[in-house]
Amino acid sequence: MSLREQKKKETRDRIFETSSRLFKEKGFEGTTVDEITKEAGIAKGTFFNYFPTKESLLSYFREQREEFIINIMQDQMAREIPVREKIENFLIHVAEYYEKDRELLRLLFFEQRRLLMSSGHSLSHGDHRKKKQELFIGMLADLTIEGMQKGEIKSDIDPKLVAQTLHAVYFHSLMTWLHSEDDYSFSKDMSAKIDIIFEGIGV
Amino acid sequence: MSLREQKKKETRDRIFETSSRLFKEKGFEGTTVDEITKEAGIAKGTFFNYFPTKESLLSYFREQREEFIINIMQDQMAREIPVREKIENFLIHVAEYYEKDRELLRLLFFEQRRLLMSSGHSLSHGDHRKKKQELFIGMLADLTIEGMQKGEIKSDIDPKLVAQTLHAVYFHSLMTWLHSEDDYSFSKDMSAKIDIIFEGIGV
Amino acid sequence: MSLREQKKKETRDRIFETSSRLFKEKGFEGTTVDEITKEAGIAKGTFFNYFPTKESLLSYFREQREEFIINIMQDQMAREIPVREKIENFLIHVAEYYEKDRELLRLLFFEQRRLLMSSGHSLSHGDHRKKKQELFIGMLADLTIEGMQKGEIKSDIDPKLVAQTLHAVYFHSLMTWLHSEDDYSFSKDMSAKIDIIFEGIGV
Amino acid sequence: MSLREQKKKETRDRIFETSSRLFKEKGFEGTTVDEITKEAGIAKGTFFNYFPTKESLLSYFREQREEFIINIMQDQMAREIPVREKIENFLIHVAEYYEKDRELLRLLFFEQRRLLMSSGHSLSHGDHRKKKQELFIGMLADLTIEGMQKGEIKSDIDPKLVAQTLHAVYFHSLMTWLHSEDDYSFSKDMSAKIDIIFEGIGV
DNA sequence: GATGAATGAGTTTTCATTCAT
DNA sequence: GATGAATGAAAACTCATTCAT
Repeated sequence: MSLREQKKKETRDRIFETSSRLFKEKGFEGTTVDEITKEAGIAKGTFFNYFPTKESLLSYFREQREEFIINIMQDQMAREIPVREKIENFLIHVAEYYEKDRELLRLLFFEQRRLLMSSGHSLSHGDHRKKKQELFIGMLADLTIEGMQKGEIKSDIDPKLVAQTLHAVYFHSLMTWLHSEDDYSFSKDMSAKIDIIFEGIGV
Repeated sequence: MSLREQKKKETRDRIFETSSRLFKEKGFEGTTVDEITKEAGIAKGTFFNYFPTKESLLSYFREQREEFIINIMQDQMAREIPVREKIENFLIHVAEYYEKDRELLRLLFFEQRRLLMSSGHSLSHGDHRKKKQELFIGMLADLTIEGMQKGEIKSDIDPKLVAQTLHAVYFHSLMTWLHSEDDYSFSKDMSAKIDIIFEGIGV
Repeated sequence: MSLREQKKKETRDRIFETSSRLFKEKGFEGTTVDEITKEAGIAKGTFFNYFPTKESLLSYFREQREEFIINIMQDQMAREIPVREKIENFLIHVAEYYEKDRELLRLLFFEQRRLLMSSGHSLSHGDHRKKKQELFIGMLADLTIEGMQKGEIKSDIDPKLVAQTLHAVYFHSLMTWLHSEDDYSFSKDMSAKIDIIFEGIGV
Repeated sequence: MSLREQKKKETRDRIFETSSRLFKEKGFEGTTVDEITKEAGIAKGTFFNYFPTKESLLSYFREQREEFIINIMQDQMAREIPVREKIENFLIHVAEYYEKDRELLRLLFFEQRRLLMSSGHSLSHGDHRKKKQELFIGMLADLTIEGMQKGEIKSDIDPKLVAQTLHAVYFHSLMTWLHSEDDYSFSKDMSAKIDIIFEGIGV
């Protein structure tokens, strides 16, 4: 039924949003299923009708985030602008997306490994992370190749190495920002560093 | 005296090594004090005679690691070679040190934030991380300035930005390697990327 | 609903009664939650569904006792008999109530201070004890004033001092009885002493 | 040896005084043997050379206190003054002695029962308490009889009942003072109440 | 007689998950 | 499909006491 489906979605969303909020406030292990259900206004058992385990919430978070990022990537790739701008735009848009939710991102980033470690999922986790990072770097590599073809980037370097270096700068800015308590803009911080990659520091 | 001291050191070391091993195998939370003591062949209480809490083991790990790194830094800075080599040597030596113990490093890196989060040490933790990173980047900045003075590095860039970008590449390589299950050399991976920083990718 | 509620009450009561019994037999600290649940035929976790901590049982005991005493007080005050009888009746009824459960009373009396000391509640504890004793003495003072107005008690003494002296005798009998292992009647013991207060011992 | 004996006594005293202080500050169970020995500047094992168990310290405290009280009693009984003054003096002197060390007294009073309960000494403890209280009341009874013979106290009452009532007032004042956090004089509080006993409250 | 490292039983509390209603 | 009472494994940490040196 449409009505029934409607209600189910509502409940699922309420669980999800309540969890998000509580996880941000108190961390994953610091939040109990009991709290989640109480704040979401449902019975404890109901939680397990929607998510088989507490951990499964994290997978759900991750999926949503990745879907979002891939969309951003594809949007940028389709545009008709210089490659350097594409790259910068892409990285900056991802950064801006992250800026909206630093706490949850911290959680996902730092919690994931430990959680998956203890459940013996290490294989699928490694696979997953690698796949995700490869996707990210792969797209940067594609842009790099595009840049080489258009004469915007030196063509005597391995494009993958370039992509990795760009990712390094993005990733470093991200990590520094996640670890910091200061309230500065992650996306702006990253921009200046990308310039160095393009210009080089050697004389 | 000497005999007692001897035995004490032995016990402490046995606890430390057993912990290291078990943490690598099963993670910090996945390892119980009970297991550690059983494997170390001591009584449970004895553990707490040496380390006031289970967590205090992590501090001990960290201290040891940091001490080691600072020594490496200083050694490199004193040498009489081109700055680019100094930078590369320094980063590569740190990388080589890390290569010896990937699992434990993973643990320390990913576990730290959550642990300190829950103990309310967030301030001192932030302070600590920042101090450590600032030290690392500070030394890279010093080398950069030295390079500018010797005409080995472009002098129209902010040395701190350069240092951060170098650190980004080092850090990215480290993180990628920590996340990866593959058995490749972190130090070699990093080298090529540092070249890109020196040469730039723009035409 | 009714069935569930029923069962819940039964469980709560079973925990409470088992605790009472074990506390009387072995003291508060001498009784473990494990024992309580085992004897009550429930799982250990279930205990904490009903009482948040082991200590909270003591509060529960205390509340029940105080409620009971206040009722006794009010009953006696409303009667139309000589004040001396009211006072004696009131104290005797309280005494009789206590006689039913000497062991638990001992526990509550001697355990309380130490427990609250360690939980840092000293303020609220002092407040609580004082309030309770003031209530008790306050009612005795009211009766004394009533007796003065009716010409049954000398009116040149401070009623509060009288009330305190009466309370002293009640309290002394109670404490002596609590400390004693003999099986005598606390209420009767007290009666004779109250007479002395009324008659005086000077010639 | 005199020197050896000297040192032994010193160590015993240091343990005793350190214990006193710590017990006052943190309670009996809140103080560990480790703390005591550390503050006393001796090794942990040494403690057990002087006191067979931690609990045995309490017995030692109690013995010292009782010895002191008995001396006070006997001093007062020998004087040539009205009986009423003797009684008041005696009680007031005991009160003054207690005033010097409220915290430790609290400890001894509230801790004793529980501790002895758990060690199965209940018999000897009951015996002991009774003996002590009987001694106290017995001396008050002796003074009462003396008063009756000298025509200072009504002779148609049971002297033991009189003694108990006096003890009640003393004891009540003591208990109220022990439970209170206020800094008033226990001995003065008691005086006024003894007057009521001598005068009576009936018209 | 002093030392202090080793012992290990003992305790409270937490919480994800299950399942009868 | 919702409920929430029951479950019980799990885990860190304490501390009086012992005993080899």
